[in-house]
Amino acid sequence: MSPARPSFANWPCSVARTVDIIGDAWTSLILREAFYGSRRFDEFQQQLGIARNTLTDRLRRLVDEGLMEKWLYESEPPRHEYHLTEKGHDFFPVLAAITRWGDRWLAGEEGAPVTLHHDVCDHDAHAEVVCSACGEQMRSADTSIRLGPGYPERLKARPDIQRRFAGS
Amino acid sequence: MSPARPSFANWPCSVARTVDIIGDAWTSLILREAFYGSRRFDEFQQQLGIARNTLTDRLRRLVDEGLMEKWLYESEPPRHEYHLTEKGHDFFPVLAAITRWGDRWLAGEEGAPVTLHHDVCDHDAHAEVVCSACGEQMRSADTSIRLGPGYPERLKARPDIQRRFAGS
DNA sequence: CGAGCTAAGTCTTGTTACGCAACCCTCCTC
DNA sequence: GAGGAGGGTTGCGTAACAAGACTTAGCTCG
Repeated sequence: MSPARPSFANWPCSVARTVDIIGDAWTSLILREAFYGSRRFDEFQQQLGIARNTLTDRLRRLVDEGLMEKWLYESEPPRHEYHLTEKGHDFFPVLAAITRWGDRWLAGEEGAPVTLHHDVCDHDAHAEVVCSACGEQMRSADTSIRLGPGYPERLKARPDIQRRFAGS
Repeated sequence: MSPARPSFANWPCSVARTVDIIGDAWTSLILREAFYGSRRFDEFQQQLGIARNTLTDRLRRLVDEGLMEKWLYESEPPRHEYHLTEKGHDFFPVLAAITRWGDRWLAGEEGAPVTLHHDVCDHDAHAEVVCSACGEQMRSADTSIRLGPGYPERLKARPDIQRRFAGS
């Protein structure tokens, strides 16, 4: 009937909406490659070992969603480069947070395979996720959720929703 | 021949290793639900509208990977609750970073559907990803990558790898 | 002048992962 | 003894995915 996963794009949840775009195995890795400096189709393909048709599909989606732009750098024959947009560049903190989690929980005794260097302060460092108000680390235990301005009116009355946001 | 996506679990990259676990549409949403307080199978199922067999599969994977634990809270008949482990709780910053990106780039004019409240400082706030050394925001343009202690020796000699890490 | 190479895909084919709905089992309550 | 909650499993169909061959168009080497 509808074997394809339903779209999350209109859910009242930024996690769902984001996952709707990057919620597959390859897309995050393509973005990582882009942050590493890859620009060309074959470069992505060789570095990741992704099937070419899958790469075509993912790049098209990233372009459609505005995270990347396709630049023509030569017209006869047409040759393209894929560049991150501002929206795409702004995804870096997410990958940095993922890297931090993976370094901590999935690296063996050898330690992290790759480390980050913050050029501004010239230190090897890792990403930390902090509260924008006080700068302290944001942990789940210290954080609660509240209804935002964009929450749909018609859902607010539902008892399960009420319960969910009761902690305000 | 091998239509299934290859495993990223042994790639020398924490993003790849993490995506190997959570790199599908549902897993991140299940974790979000867990942070919202869901514990039971039917609770996850109803809140997300996920197919039951898919949920079974994802919960099993999360348990196998150590992000959740299955607790027996009643033995006749057996009833279970799924609880986040420390490893699972530590994933919250990733979801907070994703939420921040989604709030900024995917919310309409109405604004974010859900806002975070940091109970420690008692402010509505959002997540910020900062450098662990200097506390400044971590942007892709200010950050470079270096070989970490866990990077496999045999790969270091490859010219494409050398080029990738040349910026140190 | 033809062979081969590069870039960026497209096409074909086959398998598998995923979603849906229906069903199952056990205990509990009315 | 009917119905409901809890926690799944089974069967079925579709669509996502991977592999690899093919395409087009120009350039280069001999």
